[in-house]
Amino acid sequence: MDDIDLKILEMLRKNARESLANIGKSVELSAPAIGKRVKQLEEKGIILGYSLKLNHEKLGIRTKAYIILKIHQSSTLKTAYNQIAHLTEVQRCDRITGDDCLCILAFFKDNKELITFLERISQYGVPNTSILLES
Amino acid sequence: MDDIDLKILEMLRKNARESLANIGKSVELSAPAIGKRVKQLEEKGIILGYSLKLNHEKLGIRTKAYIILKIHQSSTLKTAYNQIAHLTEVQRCDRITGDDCLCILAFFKDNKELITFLERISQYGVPNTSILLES
DNA sequence: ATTTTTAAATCGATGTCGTCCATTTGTAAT
DNA sequence: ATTACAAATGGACGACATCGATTTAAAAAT
Repeated sequence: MDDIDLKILEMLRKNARESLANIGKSVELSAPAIGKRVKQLEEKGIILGYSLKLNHEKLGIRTKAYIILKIHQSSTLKTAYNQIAHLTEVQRCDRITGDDCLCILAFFKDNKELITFLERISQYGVPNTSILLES
Repeated sequence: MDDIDLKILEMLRKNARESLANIGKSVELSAPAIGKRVKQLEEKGIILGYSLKLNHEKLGIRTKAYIILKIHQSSTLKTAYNQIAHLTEVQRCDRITGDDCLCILAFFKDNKELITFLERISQYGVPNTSILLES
């Protein structure tokens, strides 16, 4: 990891489909050199993958919510986490300090979907929901 | 927006550097056809860009925190939002329901950086911090 | 100080990829 | 049936990614 690697990451963060040739021009290195560096960044696990920035509203998302889930004594945090983190609506799921809590960020088409979601996760704990108004 | 577009988005979400030719094979369409569809998805603003999934820990991030910022009466939510959302440490910044609050997700190299950040945003409101333990 | 070793870059070659244009196909409307 | 329009195909061409061989450069060892 040197300054050139950082520059590569910065450029790919801005546009993950940027060509290696173009990146090469910016850092004054040949395309194969960039290719090898990127491959190494992947192998080291620094680059985990390449993804999309989407306009969720245009895909029908009308409700986004943070849900703090206070886990029941009867349930374990780990199982709750594993079950919830992979649900399609969930964008982030983090264990946080304080009481045994999960902080869940999830996107929904409508409020009905949100309610269904809340009912589903209620088996693991008590949800406290905040709707996102502006992002 | 049809099923093919959805499939394209799904494939690019998994790997934004996937070649148009490969996507074409999956949906049984030619590469130029995929190229045009992707371009349209960009022009419609559905695809906002292509980005990186990074392992932040391997880049020196040791502290991640959610910070609920209860905005002062003296400060306006809008100015606070605009100032804070663009700080380098900030990953997400959302206005949420309830009191005049911002929910900030931010990453830090160490706790010292977190403290500096909290001091900086204290001019806009009262921060309430939860550290992320597991993601 | 010289040699050896290693990592990393360049160069040239090759196959793949993305994009352009002209043409074709398919669908909906009159 | 004719027209009109949107979208896909196919071929061509320039750009791109990747491979192997070679060169360069810096660090390690003698």
